[in-house]
Amino acid sequence: MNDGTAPPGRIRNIAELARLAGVSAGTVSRALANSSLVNTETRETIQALARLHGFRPNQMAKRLRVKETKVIGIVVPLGHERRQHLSDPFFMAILGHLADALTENGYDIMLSRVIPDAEDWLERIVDSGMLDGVLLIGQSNQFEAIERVAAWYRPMVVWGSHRPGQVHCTVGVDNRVGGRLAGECLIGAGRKRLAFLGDTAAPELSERYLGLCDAASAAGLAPPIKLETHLASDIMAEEIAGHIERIGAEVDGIAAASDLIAMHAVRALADRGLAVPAQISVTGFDDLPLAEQTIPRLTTISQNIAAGARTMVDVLFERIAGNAAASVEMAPTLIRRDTA
Amino acid sequence: MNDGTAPPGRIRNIAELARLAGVSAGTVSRALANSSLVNTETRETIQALARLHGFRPNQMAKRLRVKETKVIGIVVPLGHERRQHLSDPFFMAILGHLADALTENGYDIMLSRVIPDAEDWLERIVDSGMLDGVLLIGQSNQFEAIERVAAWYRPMVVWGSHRPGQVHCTVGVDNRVGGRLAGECLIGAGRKRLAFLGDTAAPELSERYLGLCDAASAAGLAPPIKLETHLASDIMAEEIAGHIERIGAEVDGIAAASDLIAMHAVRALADRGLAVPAQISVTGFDDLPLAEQTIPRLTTISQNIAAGARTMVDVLFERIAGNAAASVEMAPTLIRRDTA
DNA sequence: GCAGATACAACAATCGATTGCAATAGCCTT
DNA sequence: AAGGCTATTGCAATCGATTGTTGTATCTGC
Repeated sequence: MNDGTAPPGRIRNIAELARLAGVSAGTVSRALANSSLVNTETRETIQALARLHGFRPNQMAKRLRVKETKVIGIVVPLGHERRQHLSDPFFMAILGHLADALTENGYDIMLSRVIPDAEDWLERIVDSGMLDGVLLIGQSNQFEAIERVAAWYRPMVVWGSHRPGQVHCTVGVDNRVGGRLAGECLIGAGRKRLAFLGDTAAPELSERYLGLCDAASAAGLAPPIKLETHLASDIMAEEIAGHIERIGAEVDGIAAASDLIAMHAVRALADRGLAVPAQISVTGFDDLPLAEQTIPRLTTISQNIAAGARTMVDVLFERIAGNAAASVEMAPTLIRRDTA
Repeated sequence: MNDGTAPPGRIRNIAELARLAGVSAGTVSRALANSSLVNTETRETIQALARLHGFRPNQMAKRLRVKETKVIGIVVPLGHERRQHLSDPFFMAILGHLADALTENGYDIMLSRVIPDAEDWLERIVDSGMLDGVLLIGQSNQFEAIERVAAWYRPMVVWGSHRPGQVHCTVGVDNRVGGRLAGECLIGAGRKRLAFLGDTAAPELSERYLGLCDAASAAGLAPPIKLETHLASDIMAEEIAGHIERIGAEVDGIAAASDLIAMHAVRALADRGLAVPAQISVTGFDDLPLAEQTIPRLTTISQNIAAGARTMVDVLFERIAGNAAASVEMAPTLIRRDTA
C-alpha cells in the first residue's frame, strides 16, 4: 500500500517519530544510526516506522551538531572574466571527474561561480560553516586572495600553477614545460613566427606563454607575440577572428592557451582560407575529449584531467584529516595529431 | 595592520563576539543583520568588531533556525548511464546558465550526480533538509521516480519532455517537433535513407526519434533506423564509429540526438572518407556554442539553452513562493549550417 | 512633574538532531 | 540475599544562530 515514501501524515522530526514509537528522541537517533546501543528489536521497529513514513533526519541539524558537513565547495574564480560561464569545457571536464571522486567518498558538492567583487569572496565561502573543504579550479588573477586565506585555512586545494614559496596547495601540470612543448612542436614543424593566443593575466596561462618563449629563444627565434583573448565563449569567437584577421601572414604558428581557443582559431583560419596545418600550425592545451573529435584533430598538450582531479581530491582529504600534504606538479605531454 | 580577515585569536561564534562587544548575542545577531532595532552606534561598533576579527556567522545554524537554506539542488539522474560523466556539454551549458540565474538571486548550488541505485534516490535528496528546491536536468529513465516525488514535493522543476497528464513540472522544447524539423531538413536536402543516432530510453530522445519518424512518413519514406548510443563520451566514440562502419551506404541522412553525437558522427564519417554534407547529411540537436565552431559547422536544432535555464529558475521560484506554475514547452528552431 | 510613548537591549525559547551521563531493570555470582 | 554487571533507555546539554517578549531608561507633551 505504502511504498515508504509519500505518506499521508508526514513526520517532521525525530521527536514525532519518537512519540509514535513510544520511545525517546535519543533512542530514535541511535536507532536510525544503527547504533548497537539500542535493542535490536526496538531498532528494527523504529527503522520500519521511519521507512513507513518516509522519514529522513534533517541534515542541517545533524551537521550543525556534529560539525561535519560532508560538503565540499568547488569554486571557479572568474576574476576579471565576468562574462565567462561555467560552460568552459575544461572546467566541466575536471568538474565531472571531481564529482565522481567526491561522490564515491560520500561527499556532496557545493558549486560556486564567483566573480570576486568583494575583497573577501573566498573568506566568505570558506567560513560559511557549510563546507568541510574547498577545491578551487584555476587561480585566475586572485593569487593574493588565495594566499591570504591559505595562510589559516588548511582544507583547500587549488588547480593551477605552483610558484616557488607560495603557501597554498596546488595540483596541476607544469605549465611552463607545457608551453615549451607546444613551442618545440611548432618549431619542429618549421614554424618561425609564433604567437600565443590567450589571456596572460592568469598565472597558469602566463606560464604557458613563458614556456613558449623559452622554446623560441632556444631556437633563436623572436619572442612570440601575445594575442589576448577573453574566456567568455561568446566574445572569444569574435576576438579570435579579429586577431586572425589582423595578424595575416605575420604568424605561421599559433600556440593556443586551451583546446577551446585552438578550436576557435582553427575555425577562424578556415573562414579566411588559411589551411591548417598546411599554411599555419596550431596547438591546443588540455587535451579535452573534444580535441580528438574535431576536424582536423587538435595537436595539444595533455593535462591528464582525470588523474589531476583524483589527485586534488586525495590531497584534499589528506588535509581534511589534518595531515600536511604538499603541492603536486604533473608532467604535461605532447599529443601529436593533425594541427601541428 | 589587520585587514579584517585572518585574525590571531579567532572568534568562533556570535556569543564570543557579544562578550567582546559587551552586549548580548541577540543584539549582535541583529546588528550583523543591519536591523534598525539596534542603535546605530552599537551596530557600527559591532560590525567593525566583526570585520576586525573576520567573523562571519555560521550559515548552518542560521539555516537550521530560519528553515530556509538558500540552496538549490541541481541533479543529473544518470539512470542506466552509469558511465556518463558530468562532462556532457549540454549539461554543462545549461548548468552554466542555471548557475548564473541562481547566483544572481542569492542562491547557492548543490550539485548531485546521481546514479539511481537506490529506489528512493530522489526522496533522499529532496528531504535532506538542505535544499529549498530542486532542478533536475533530464528525466533519464526515471520518469516514475520523478512522478512519485512530484506528487508531494512542489519546488521541483525538470528539464525534459512533457507527457500529457504528468504531475511533475517540466521546462523543455517540444522534442517531437524538433525531431520533425531535423527530418524535414534532411529530406529537403534529398536524403531518403534516414537514421537516428542516440539512446531512445530517455523520453526526450525517444520523442525526437518519433518526430523524425513523423517527417519520414509524411514524405513517404521508410521509418528511420535506430542506432543506439550511450552517452558516456569515451565509449560513445567507439560505438558511433562502429555504427558508421556498419551502415555503409544504407544511410544517407543522420539525425543525431545531440550536437556532441553529431560531432562524433561527422568525425567518424570523415575517417571513412565519407564527405559531409556532400555524400551524407548530418543534423545535431541542442545548438551548443560548439556547434558553430566545428568544421564543417553543424546544422542543428536549437533549444535556446539560456532562455530555458532562465525559465526553469523563474518557474522554480514561483513554486517555492507557493504559487502554482505550469510546465513550459518551448519551440525548437532549425539552425541551418553546413552539415545538412 | 507625571502619564505615556519610544528606543534599545537583554532574556529565553526555538530550529532538529547528537551524545555523554544517569537511571533502571534484569541477571549472575558467591 | 547482597553486590556487581550488563543491556537498554531516558534525560538534558549542546551545536550557533534568530526572534518574540519583556524590561528599563529616556524622552515627549501637557
